[in-house]
Amino acid sequence: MSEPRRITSADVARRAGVSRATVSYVLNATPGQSISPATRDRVLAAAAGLGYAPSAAARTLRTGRSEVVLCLLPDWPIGNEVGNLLGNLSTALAREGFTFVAHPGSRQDRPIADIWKTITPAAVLSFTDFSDDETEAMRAAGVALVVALLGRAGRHGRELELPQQLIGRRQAEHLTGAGHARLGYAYPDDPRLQIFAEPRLAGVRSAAPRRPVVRTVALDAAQAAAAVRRWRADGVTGICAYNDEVALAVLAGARRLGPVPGDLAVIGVDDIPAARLAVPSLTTVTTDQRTLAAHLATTVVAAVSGRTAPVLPTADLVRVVVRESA
Amino acid sequence: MSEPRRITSADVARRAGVSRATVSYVLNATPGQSISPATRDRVLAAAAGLGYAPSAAARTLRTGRSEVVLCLLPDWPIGNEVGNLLGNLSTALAREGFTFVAHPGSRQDRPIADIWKTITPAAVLSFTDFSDDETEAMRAAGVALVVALLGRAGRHGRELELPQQLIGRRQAEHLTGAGHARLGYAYPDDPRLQIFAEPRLAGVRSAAPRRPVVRTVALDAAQAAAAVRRWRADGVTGICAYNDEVALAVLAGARRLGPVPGDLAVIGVDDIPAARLAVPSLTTVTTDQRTLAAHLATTVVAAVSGRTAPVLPTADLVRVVVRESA
DNA sequence: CTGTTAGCGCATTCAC
DNA sequence: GTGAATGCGCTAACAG
Repeated sequence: MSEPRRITSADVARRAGVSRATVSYVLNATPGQSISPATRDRVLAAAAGLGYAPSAAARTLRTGRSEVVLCLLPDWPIGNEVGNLLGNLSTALAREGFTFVAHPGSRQDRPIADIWKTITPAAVLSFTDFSDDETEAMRAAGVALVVALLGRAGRHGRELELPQQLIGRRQAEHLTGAGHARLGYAYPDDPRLQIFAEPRLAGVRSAAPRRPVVRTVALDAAQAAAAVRRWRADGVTGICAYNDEVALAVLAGARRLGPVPGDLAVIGVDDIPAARLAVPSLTTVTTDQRTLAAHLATTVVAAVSGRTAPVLPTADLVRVVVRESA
Repeated sequence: MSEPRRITSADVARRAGVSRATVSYVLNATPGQSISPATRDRVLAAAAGLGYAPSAAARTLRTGRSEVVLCLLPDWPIGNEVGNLLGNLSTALAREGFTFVAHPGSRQDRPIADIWKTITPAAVLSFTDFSDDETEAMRAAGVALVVALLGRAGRHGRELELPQQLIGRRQAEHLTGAGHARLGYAYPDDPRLQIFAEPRLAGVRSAAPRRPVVRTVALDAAQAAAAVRRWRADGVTGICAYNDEVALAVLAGARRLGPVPGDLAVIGVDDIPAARLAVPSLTTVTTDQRTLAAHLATTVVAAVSGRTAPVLPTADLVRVVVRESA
């Protein structure tokens, strides 16, 4: 039982009766090469017949770049929506010939350099900022595109910033449209979520008639009740919650103070399954992850191939799902 | 502004005044080579001074295998718990020198061969089964370990089977211990979840005094209400739900028929944030993902290096979180 | 013992 | 259309 030797481009060349260079040109459809259709077909047939697949490692070694797009996941638990986005992104990038992989785990575990050095990706995406040194190092190592989807203002990238703002804006618009003049914002307890919370809050601010009253709400009914009590004292009647879980906490808190929905409207984000099962069922906003993912994919592909990126179509990107809570 | 050339082992060799072979031997601590401490230190110092990092691509090309462990994610939305498991797995494998990456996206998008061929992983993990051809192809291509975490009986792997069974067992034990003689099982609506649901249900069966009454429950209060009505007619008083979301649906359904918890006990799985915020708050079971991930990591490392894998410590792996619903 | 030479793994691409 | 160099690290064989 001998090791079944790998099929290389040399095998294809031999079988097609041409040189390895020709094989490479044909299979990569290299522009500026004149190869007769007959030869082309012979090579293609030989490759197909042998089941040839180029060695990714050799190609990466030679070109200095793989066809992999690496996404560094944040160290906080990713929810269903992010998972959904990654799936759509993977599909969209696959159509463009890229392989999408995600690396979970905090940056504390391991310097991120260790990770991209073992992958040699064409592009690296991250939810949070890179340091200047990191960005520089990746660029130097041949990574074509480095994008922080969210992060400090004034930086390149931040492709998720606008959609996140849109989320807050829609929440505020919905409550304002329902007659709530004084809004509150239920900020998440976990500091790691700040990077998502800030743009969402900014969106709420941009659409609220008056400055919303921000309070941190832990995922705990008793603590949430305290926040609700103070909001009521402030004259707040509508709450935009960071996400559905925080919204459920607000509702749980309100319930401790009396019947719900009562006089307090609450709107969440994500439309998790529990949202429609809650009492009252939760009004929330959802993002069209497929469109967003497609845009992200196009942006990556454009950048890697040196073209300019398109503009994100924001119409209908974020939709309100109206239920009982607001 | 010239391209900052990559630092190679030749640079290190030059700086240390030795051959490239020596550099390789020192840096890899190759056994069976005798190199004087002085030379060793010079090489190490040179490598550190230059900030040398070996080219993963070249190493992969030469050895035929990378230090990457690839996990193929299922096409159904991965929840928080799976995300958590992946994070822990990543951390655990990092300690062993492996880089963990996950590939989201359904197998329909793209043959899985495309994926592992571009990564050349040391091991491939998947939640679902591989076909025999796929397994064979990967083996032939040098993937040291191929594991389906769940799947058809009688196959190798299935490292998650036991923990999943344990989940069901604990649920049943809890309800039985509370005096419920007749149990129901709330099966998920999504057929893609079957692969998790089956071992969980098997666990429930193994611990229930009588055969549990299985009913599919969609994430919808009205449909769940119908299921609850029939369970009641069957004399069922305790429901083991596939997960917390299904459990919330059961509670929502029960609420349509009268006050809850009333006479129906419900226990979920996962302890999602919404579980403690629900009314009544949801009793559920959680898995110690850190322990599980550590075991998985050890198994992978053992297999890749040809050692034998340890046994999963099942004591305390799954814990019941007691709240109001059961 | 210490360390070197030389060839390999595989695809890409320049110069002819 | 082709020959040959190139990217980088590993390792068997071998010389002091």
